[in-house]
Amino acid sequence: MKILIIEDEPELVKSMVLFLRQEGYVCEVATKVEEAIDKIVQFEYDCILLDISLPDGNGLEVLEKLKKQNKNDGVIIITAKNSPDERVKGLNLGADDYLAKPFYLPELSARVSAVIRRKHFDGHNKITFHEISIDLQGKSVKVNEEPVELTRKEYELLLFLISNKNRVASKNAIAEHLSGDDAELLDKFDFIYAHIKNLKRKLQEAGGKDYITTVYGLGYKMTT
Amino acid sequence: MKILIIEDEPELVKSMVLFLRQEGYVCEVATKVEEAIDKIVQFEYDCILLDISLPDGNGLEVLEKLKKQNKNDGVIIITAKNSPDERVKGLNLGADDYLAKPFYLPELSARVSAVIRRKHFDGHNKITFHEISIDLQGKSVKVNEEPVELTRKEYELLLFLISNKNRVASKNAIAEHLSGDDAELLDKFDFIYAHIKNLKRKLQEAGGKDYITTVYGLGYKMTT
DNA sequence: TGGAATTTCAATCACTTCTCGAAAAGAATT
DNA sequence: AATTCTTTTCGAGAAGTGATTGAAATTCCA
Repeated sequence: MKILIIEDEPELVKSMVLFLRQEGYVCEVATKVEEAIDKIVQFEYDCILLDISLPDGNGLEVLEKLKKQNKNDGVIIITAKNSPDERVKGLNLGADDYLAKPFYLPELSARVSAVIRRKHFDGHNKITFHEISIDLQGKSVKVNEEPVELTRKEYELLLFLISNKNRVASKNAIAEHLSGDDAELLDKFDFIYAHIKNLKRKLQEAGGKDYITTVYGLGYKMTT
Repeated sequence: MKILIIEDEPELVKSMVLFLRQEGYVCEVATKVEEAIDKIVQFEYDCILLDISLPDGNGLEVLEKLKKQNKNDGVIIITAKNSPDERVKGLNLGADDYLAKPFYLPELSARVSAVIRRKHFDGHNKITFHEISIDLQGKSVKVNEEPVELTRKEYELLLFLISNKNRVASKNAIAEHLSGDDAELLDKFDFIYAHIKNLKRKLQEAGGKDYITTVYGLGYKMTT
């Protein structure tokens, strides 16, 4: 699950990333409106944490843009301005939740998880795909009821492929999704090969089938 | 043992938390329906104290949600509305007990302990997990009938892990659970390593097995 | 205050992730 | 069908991050 943090206070960002990462999320950061818009236009996030007061403008612009694009990433507005006015504005613009600074990190994490759950899974906490079932709460994967041990990256990769099932996920998209902010990685999407390989192997060992098909020259796909 | 208090009167909440904490419970608070639902979906509690009249809706929604999720946390409904009507509704929805405001704190505590007892142990006061058995009354632990001396933190940790069995408990979550309200636990979940280590060692010395598995990068888990 | 419990710290160890090169497989061109 | 070029696979190992451990420092309580 991937989160975009739009916030300019470095210390706060740092602690948020640390905490959320610990909970198993992949985090990306934008510190300016412009940067944020670039990212939301280009990519898709499971949850966006949006600070309203940013150095180069009002965070709500990002939210507007998002809605104009018909993206339905879950949005949690975060701001020190706890005036009802801002709150209403945000929620009217389609934000999913609202959190006032300063906040307690576990509180944030709980809301993130709630938003993601609501957006993606209608109250179910499990995703299934053929014999594969993913418990999003427990962050565990089973094939034919047998647990399969996946690393964090493998888990994220599987989640990404399944949520793009029947579509080809380009290596670029995968790299972008897996690598958070590590810009250097993006060019060299070599490392994906390794993860794909291992994921394929583990799933195959457990289920007998090769669930992931390579689309030559394009990327990878999981077909229903 | 962890209790979720769903109640919006700050004074009342404060006194409940104080009292129950004294009795050895770990308390968490939600003041709104939405917040409460987020919490019950995500975590598991041994007992839920549920006020019916909440600022953003009816507390019974929480109970419905709980039952829909097939969770069997013990629920005690607490409300000023002592009408038979609400009482029946709540109990029909599967609440375990009912308490009218204003109440006497020891009375509350007695009911909590009764609910927990019923829920976990059908009259007995024990939790078991493989060869481990925990006597909640005496706060003592045995492995293969042999007593194991645990410190308070170790005891709470074990309880926490067991009540989240088959799920990964992140270090964040553990830190939060063990340290109550200390907000600044960011970089400081170091101490968990120590407790985990000691708990593992003690259990292993007693039972021969390593009951606690580390999930690299995420946390710890006890698997049935 | 004294002893136990808890937390911090630093060194070491383990696992994951990334890199790289060589080899295999897939398309394209002749 | 053979050749060539591109893309993918695979394995080995380096780099980076997280986990473990023992000991020391601190805090807590009786």
